[in-house]
Amino acid sequence: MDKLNTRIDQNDNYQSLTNKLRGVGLRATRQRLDIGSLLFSGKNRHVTAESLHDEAVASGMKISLATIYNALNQFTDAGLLREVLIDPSRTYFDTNTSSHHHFFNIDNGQLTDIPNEEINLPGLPNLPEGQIIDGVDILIRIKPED
Amino acid sequence: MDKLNTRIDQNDNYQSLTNKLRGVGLRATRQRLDIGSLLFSGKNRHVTAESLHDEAVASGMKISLATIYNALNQFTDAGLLREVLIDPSRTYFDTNTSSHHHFFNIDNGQLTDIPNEEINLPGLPNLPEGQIIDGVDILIRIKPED
DNA sequence: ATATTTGTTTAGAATTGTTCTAAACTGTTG
DNA sequence: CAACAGTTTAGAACAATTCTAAACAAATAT
Repeated sequence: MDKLNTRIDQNDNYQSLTNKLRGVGLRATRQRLDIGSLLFSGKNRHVTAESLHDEAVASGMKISLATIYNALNQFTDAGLLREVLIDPSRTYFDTNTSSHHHFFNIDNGQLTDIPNEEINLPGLPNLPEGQIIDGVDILIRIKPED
Repeated sequence: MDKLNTRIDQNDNYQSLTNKLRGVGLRATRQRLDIGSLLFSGKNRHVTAESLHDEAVASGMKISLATIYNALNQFTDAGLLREVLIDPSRTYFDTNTSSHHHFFNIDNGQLTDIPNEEINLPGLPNLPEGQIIDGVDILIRIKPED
């Protein structure tokens, strides 16, 4: 029963995922659907290529690390993901593509979203001549009280 | 004349650099003084290990890339430099260690400081329970108007 | 001054995250 | 269902950074 249910849910997911992928001009391959099912399953997530690969392997998906890298970059180019600057030694991807910022816990490496309305930046600085804003990243590094 | 002058200036620099290094518990080696003379010569700078190594080599200093990496990390640990999050594929160091933020021109890769008083963040978000702020990084990505 | 200790530098190897290559494979279209 | 174009993959390649351990230099004690 459980097995059947899972299969049905997965088909549902894969149906809308297929649309999502086609909508941005990507073929709905098995691998991209698998990755998509991990990433876009409701709640927002922060992943690295490696963390996602581990997860995929753990849940029995057959997919290479190179494909994960490809997919994450393609999804990002297509606007389905956003790249987040946290740690120069690893690239993080955020499923939440709306304008928002991050708490980064330097103690345990955990990354959490700051809802956009919880931060306001009323005094935007004077931009250099002839330049416009492409995006704003605010990273607040936090740690345990003592 | 020029040669002599340069030598005197350099000695002056190296004298105060020596104090600076000793002040943070580092031996004033020739390599660290050379690196320091490039970094702390008045105006604030943004460098990568590689850019600094190129510059050192270009100005005739004999110093290995590994030493540049060591020194940049030691200087950062000692609070003489600040690490800046810009591009996950390269680590940038900023000689301006005071609280401030950055413009990053995505068109040409140029990084400029935003003076602290030009940005204000009055509505700091509610921090997670038991956590305190370690630091705040604001990066404003900019590009040419059209 | 000199010897001894401890910290530093370095070449080169190693590591790590990421991208590339080219051959096999699979969606998609006609 | 044939043909094409896009995709996946293993493994090689690459780039940034760190490690290793031997040579070297600054500090300290003699």
